[in-house]
Amino acid sequence: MTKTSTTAVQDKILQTAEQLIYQNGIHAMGMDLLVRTSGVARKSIYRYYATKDEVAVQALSVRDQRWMHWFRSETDKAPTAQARILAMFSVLKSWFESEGFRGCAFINTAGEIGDPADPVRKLAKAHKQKLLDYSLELCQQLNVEHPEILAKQLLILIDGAITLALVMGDHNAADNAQDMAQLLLTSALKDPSPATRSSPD
Amino acid sequence: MTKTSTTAVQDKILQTAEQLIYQNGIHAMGMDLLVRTSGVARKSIYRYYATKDEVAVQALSVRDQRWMHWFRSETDKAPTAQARILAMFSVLKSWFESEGFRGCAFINTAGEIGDPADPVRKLAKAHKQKLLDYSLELCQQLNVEHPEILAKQLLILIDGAITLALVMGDHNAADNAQDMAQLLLTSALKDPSPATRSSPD
DNA sequence: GACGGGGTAGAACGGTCGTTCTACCCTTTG
DNA sequence: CAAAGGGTAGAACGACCGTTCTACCCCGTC
Repeated sequence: MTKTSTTAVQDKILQTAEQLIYQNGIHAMGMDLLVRTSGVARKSIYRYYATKDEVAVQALSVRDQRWMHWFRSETDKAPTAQARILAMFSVLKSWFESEGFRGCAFINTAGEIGDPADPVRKLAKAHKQKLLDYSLELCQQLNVEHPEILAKQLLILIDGAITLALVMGDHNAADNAQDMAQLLLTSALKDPSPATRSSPD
Repeated sequence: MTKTSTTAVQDKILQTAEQLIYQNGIHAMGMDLLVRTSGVARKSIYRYYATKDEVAVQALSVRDQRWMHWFRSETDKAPTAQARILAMFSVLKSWFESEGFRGCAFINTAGEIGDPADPVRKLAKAHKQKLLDYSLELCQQLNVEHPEILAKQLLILIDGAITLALVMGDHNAADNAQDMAQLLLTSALKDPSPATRSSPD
């Protein structure tokens, strides 16, 4: 959709930028470091991107698409909607345990950038919205009364687990979140009117 | 405990630094800006703190203590342990709606600083541990089988709600988290062996 | 009343930042 | 063969970074 065709040099730039940003944050990605790490000349970078912030936005955009595709394709391996909802947390756990895990790049940048109107902040919000949409997509396949509420609750569990995995280094947070998801499901599927308030937004 | 007596000038430095860090992140707090905003002379800052990082650590330490005290005292207003657990999320919601809310300063810095051995990262971990301890303290007053598991699940709900409030600007996430907490409580109090796995750590 | 400590104001250092520029190299193509 | 475009290497710019330094002020205390 937004996927514009990129040359090999652009790929190298964005790939390196993404890694640098993910490991140490946006501020830590200096142009000097990007040049040295990517092996791409300064002038080539500025040929495609007018400014450093533009590089950052594009790099994070690439990550957004790649991560979402990975997450969906992994969880979609489960047979049923209910199984997929629970599978999300198994997938998260394997992510937590993967090498170089540094939390969610978008939560991180949201913490780093104060201005909510910053392009990078908007990207972060859009990323979480995609995740919420996917969660809702799964919930709507279930016979529950308020799929939107359930979807948002699952997103809270996801982000809570990610945060604990980053800050405390607790990979098992994925299991604890999965248990809560299971409880949510049994409650919502059994009970015709569960103990969740319907907010009028 | 760790509370060392501070002069009025030190208070001014740390208070200003804390605010600058909270609003725009650690990297955005320049010494120049700190001098200009606090009204304290450069030399006075370096009299008490050897380096900028030391200022940051001290400022965040102050915030840690102040926030924890505020959170505890607010939730402790509720009469029973169960009510206090639920009250945590009402307190969170009032925080989300307060002016200048910028998420959890410690989650933010954990996202900003890559090195887990950095003093500021250790502070973030310690902060969440305090919150977990408090949660456990409340859970232990309940007649549940695995208070540690419940406590950690509550922490996931707390951090998930904070993250959604920051990234999506969704203050109602506190309500959704509270509903889940209620469900956890009724499940844990009713059921002698709930659907939570006991991890052997 | 001299002294010293804690304070302010601000210049100055070396380093790094994002950005621009010059100079050269290859490869394609008319 | 000449021209042009995409690439590399790296110097250079002004701005800002954290840090140090000088110079002066104020105010208690021997």
